[in-house]
Amino acid sequence: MTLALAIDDPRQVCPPSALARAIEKLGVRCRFCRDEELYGQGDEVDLLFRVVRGVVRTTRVTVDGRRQVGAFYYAGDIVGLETGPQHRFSAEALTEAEVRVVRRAAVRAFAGDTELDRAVLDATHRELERAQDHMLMLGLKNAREKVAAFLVGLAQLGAGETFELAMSRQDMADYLGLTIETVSRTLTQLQGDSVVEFLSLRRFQVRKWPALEALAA
Amino acid sequence: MTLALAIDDPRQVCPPSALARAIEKLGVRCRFCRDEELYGQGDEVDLLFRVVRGVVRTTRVTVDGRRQVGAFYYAGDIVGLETGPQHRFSAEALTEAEVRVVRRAAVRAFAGDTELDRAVLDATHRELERAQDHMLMLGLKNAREKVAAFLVGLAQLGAGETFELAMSRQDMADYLGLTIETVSRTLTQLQGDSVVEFLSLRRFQVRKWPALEALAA
DNA sequence: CGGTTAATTGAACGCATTCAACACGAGTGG
DNA sequence: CCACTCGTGTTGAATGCGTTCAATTAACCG
Repeated sequence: MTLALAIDDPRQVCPPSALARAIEKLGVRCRFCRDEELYGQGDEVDLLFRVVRGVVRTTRVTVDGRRQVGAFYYAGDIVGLETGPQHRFSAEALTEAEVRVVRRAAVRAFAGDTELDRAVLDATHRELERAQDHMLMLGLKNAREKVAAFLVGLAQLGAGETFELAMSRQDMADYLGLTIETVSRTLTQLQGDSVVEFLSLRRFQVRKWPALEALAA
Repeated sequence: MTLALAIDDPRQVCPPSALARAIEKLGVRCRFCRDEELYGQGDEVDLLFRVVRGVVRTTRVTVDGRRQVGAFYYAGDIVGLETGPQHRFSAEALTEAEVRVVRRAAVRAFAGDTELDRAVLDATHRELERAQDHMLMLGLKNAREKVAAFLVGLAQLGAGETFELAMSRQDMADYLGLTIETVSRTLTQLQGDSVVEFLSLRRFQVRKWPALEALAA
């Protein structure tokens, strides 16, 4: 069963949780195309998703148009764990994506199932940890450090020599709390210092791991 | 019973949760003096706290000395809900404070108690929401907006005409992702625009609510 | 191929930081 | 009662990082 999980979770961070299994069992397979919304901010909280293939991002836009990307979700990740009656972020497919969808009510029907409750709590805890890390990044790091940390994060998701950027520069910028120009400049700068090398716009490899990780710290 | 809660929770946001009641029943009353640690970052996660009186802050410091304040906790709030085997933030009493402490194991002994599980999940969700709001603030707002939002938050905690700043300028700065000088300058600026007025260093009142809330948005 | 969007680069600006000096208040002791 | 000190907060001037606005280049797709 760890094998089955490893297939759709390249990072293998998530143990085969009861929640994942419940979604697998109760949920429906569903496909979203690029930029399609899983749910919008303000929507009633009703569904729970598990990414099977592709990437999902959560975003929040303010009245005056500023946008913050909350997180990126990859195969195996759970999306839609927000609290409250309505979503505070929206979720969109970054790439074409395949997900498992389940109604919260269906999960709730298993309330009392200690293992499942525990799994939901664990998933929520992971989400909290994610938000806290993001918070630290936004509060403490400068542009170089933000971008470096982001690349390290991407590299940890992937395997092999080269790594993929599933998201646009704009998504990166909105995630990091920078402008697209600053992201771009920082990337060329890192490349100029031979810390990383871009093989194409969306694919890179790391030339100097120690330097990159020192920056990301 | 709502009355009993209202007494030690000025905001009255928390319903009388099963978790709060469990801590009340199982926990020991405990006093901390100013700047004393409830727990340190890296400490084993073992205890759960509920603030009875005073204010608690969580902080994280990086190897190179940068500090981020995670949140401020007031009467009625639960502290120590982090996941993982060890704390990623430390918690200190901001003022002299009184808290209820309970071992996590004691709470866990009630696993299966659906109501309690639910309450822990709710509290964790609130914590997540807090972190997400903080994230948005750090990523999207400029100095004026950050400070304004912070003052609005403080005002919502209090009642009456004047509100108290329990924390130092440094704490504010580290919470907002600014320097102490910028916080100070912004406060004088807001005062110059007659948006707020400081009666003393740690006490203020709002002169123009619409202006303040427009900034905080 | 053009046509369109995404990304990079350049130059000028501005906000927040940095470093330094000064003000204020509380506590202490002459 | 005043002088002194120490911690905390405010103010000033200069710097710099990231933004803004504009122009250019590169990638993508019919």
